[in-house]
Amino acid sequence: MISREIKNLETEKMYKAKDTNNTSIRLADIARKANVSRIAVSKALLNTGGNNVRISDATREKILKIAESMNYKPNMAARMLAGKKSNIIGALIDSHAPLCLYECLRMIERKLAEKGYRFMIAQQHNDLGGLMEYIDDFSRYGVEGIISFAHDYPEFNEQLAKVLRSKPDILYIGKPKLKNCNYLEVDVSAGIRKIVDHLVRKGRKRIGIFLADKTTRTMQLRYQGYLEGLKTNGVSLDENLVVFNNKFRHPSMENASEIINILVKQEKADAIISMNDNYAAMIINQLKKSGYDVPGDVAVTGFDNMDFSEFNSPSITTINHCYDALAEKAVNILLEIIMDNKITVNEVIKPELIEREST
Amino acid sequence: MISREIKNLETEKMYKAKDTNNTSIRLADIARKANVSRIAVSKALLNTGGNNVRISDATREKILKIAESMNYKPNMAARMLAGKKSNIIGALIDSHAPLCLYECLRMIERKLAEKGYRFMIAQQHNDLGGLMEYIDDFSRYGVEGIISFAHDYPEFNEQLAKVLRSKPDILYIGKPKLKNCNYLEVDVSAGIRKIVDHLVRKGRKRIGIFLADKTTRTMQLRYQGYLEGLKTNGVSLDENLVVFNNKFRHPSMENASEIINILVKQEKADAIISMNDNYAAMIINQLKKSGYDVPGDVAVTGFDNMDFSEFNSPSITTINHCYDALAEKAVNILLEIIMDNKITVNEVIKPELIEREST
DNA sequence: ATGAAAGCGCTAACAC
DNA sequence: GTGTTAGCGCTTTCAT
Repeated sequence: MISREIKNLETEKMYKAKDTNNTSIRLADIARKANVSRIAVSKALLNTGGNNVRISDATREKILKIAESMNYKPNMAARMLAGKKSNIIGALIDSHAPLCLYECLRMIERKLAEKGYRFMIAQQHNDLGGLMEYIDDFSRYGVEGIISFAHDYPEFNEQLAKVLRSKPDILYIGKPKLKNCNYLEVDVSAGIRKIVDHLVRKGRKRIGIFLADKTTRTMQLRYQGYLEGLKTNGVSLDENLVVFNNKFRHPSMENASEIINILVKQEKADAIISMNDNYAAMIINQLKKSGYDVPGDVAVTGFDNMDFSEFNSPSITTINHCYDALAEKAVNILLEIIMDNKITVNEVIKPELIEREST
Repeated sequence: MISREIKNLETEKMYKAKDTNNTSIRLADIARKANVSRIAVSKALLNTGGNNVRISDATREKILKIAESMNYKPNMAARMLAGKKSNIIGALIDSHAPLCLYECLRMIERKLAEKGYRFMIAQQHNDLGGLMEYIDDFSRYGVEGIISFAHDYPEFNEQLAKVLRSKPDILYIGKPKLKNCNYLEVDVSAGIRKIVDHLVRKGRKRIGIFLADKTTRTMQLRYQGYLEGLKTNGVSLDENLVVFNNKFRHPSMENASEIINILVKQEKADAIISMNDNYAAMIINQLKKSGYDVPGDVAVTGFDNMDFSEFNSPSITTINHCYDALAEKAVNILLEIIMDNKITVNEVIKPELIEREST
């Protein structure tokens, strides 16, 4: 009796809703048109409803056809609210990151799309509060997992632990200052070692390097790779060939000149290891303007393998990040973590040396 | 009587739910803890509930404090389901687009974030079906508006109209083959005119141009700008100085050589208008290798103002897209459209010439 | 100023 | 096989 009343009420309201709400087709609309229950439609379209809900092939056919004709689009908010997955993955990016990082993001989006996920991005710069807010925000939207590219700041230490315990799961790209988390890292150190090996092989005796600071991990890894590279090649460290300066973080012609002054003019370096391809190109051009031959007098290496590095003159010897491999692994690992959140994954990708004319 | 029963049932279930569902704090949890109704909480936190819902300052204070302490994060799915905005904006990008486009996307994300919106991206390439599927998908997720960068294909003609009538609203970047839609466009034509003006001013007599095809809009605009530029400068068109070839779509050294062979060696061009900075850099370097002086023998211009264009040697005269202006306008316009969907906006951004050494 | 009740669109458990 | 019912977390209208 009660149920009957409620049902009538419901039906009435449904019709009313249909009239006012001119936007989208609902499951119930299809059910009504197909003259079946909503569960049947749900089952036919999305195979939900548990195992004891079955429908005949004929019914399924009919429902599918009608849904198609009505251009039915399930409402994700409703599905999520009813406990289903959102199929959204989020990315946190440093808004000052070099553009080449977006090459990686683009690939990540592609991989995710293949697996039926949507991709949400958020950017910030050196702001732990902001980072945590974004993570909260992602969680509000039901984001299932996060790929972070925005945590390599000296200031981000164990406070990050607060972030760690949060849902959704996070895969950090580049090891964060944090115990017991999932991360995937490009072995920057190995990249620099390969460069040192290569330069030594080419007969360079005074290999210089410049770095922005000792506090961010990517810089530390470069320095470490440099030291290890020298060591395995039996070259002793000359500290004058290592220049640290925070302002080098942002490439500029002035910086390039300063680096040349110190390393080449003053310290007589015959090779310069640049922290990225932009710097390499600038240094090469400044050297040429100052009458040096590259690689005759000074060899120069880059890092990132940007588009232009291939057609610079001379073309630039550099390290390829293997972003496609990174993207593929990142997506696979993150999805694994989401499925079975007990696992902890720490993986490393070896980048490769690309030999070109600048060495 | 009935309502009483239902209420008891509800309360019981709520507690049960709280025990099983260990994930997130709900509005009701705060209400219970603060010993107020859910509406009061809703009002305090989000100022919802209409005008006839009021709470005392003391109550508000108390609620806010408790929400804070419990780290309450409203569930967007529930809010959306209850009819609120999603605050999500989507972008459609061509997965083969040059990386510099992501510079623009990054800015768009920043602007959107400032206004409290989240950003979802989807990529595809030359696939109208795919494009429409993404739009449907965005709509499933409650995306409020879409910025499209992925519609400039010769194949995408009036079929796009099907897309037009869809919700969410779409702002096209670059005029689509579609009547009566919202678009924002960089005036590529004006950019090329500025280049022609500049080259003529520099005394160039035989200005060559190469283009990929006559069917995509960006190419048509370039060609149009070239013709207009010649006309206003009183230079008559020599069709041999215009080279169309579909394969030029993807920059390569071979293409650069071919272009030099045709335009410089064969047609004796003293200036080459490249379709982007990548090509310009390649052509400059190939010219130098073949013994030409740039800009002495041949001037070369680019388009896009990439990072490296400034420190190439010679640095590259190019056109700056003004992506920041584009991003700002795109966001403002889209949000306007969302608010009042009756408006139709067609705006154009004038790019600027950047004079450097290559001319 | 607060409470009660219904509903957003969908899923799931259970009864028939 | 199909129908019934309750509930996800939130908002809103109406009543008090």
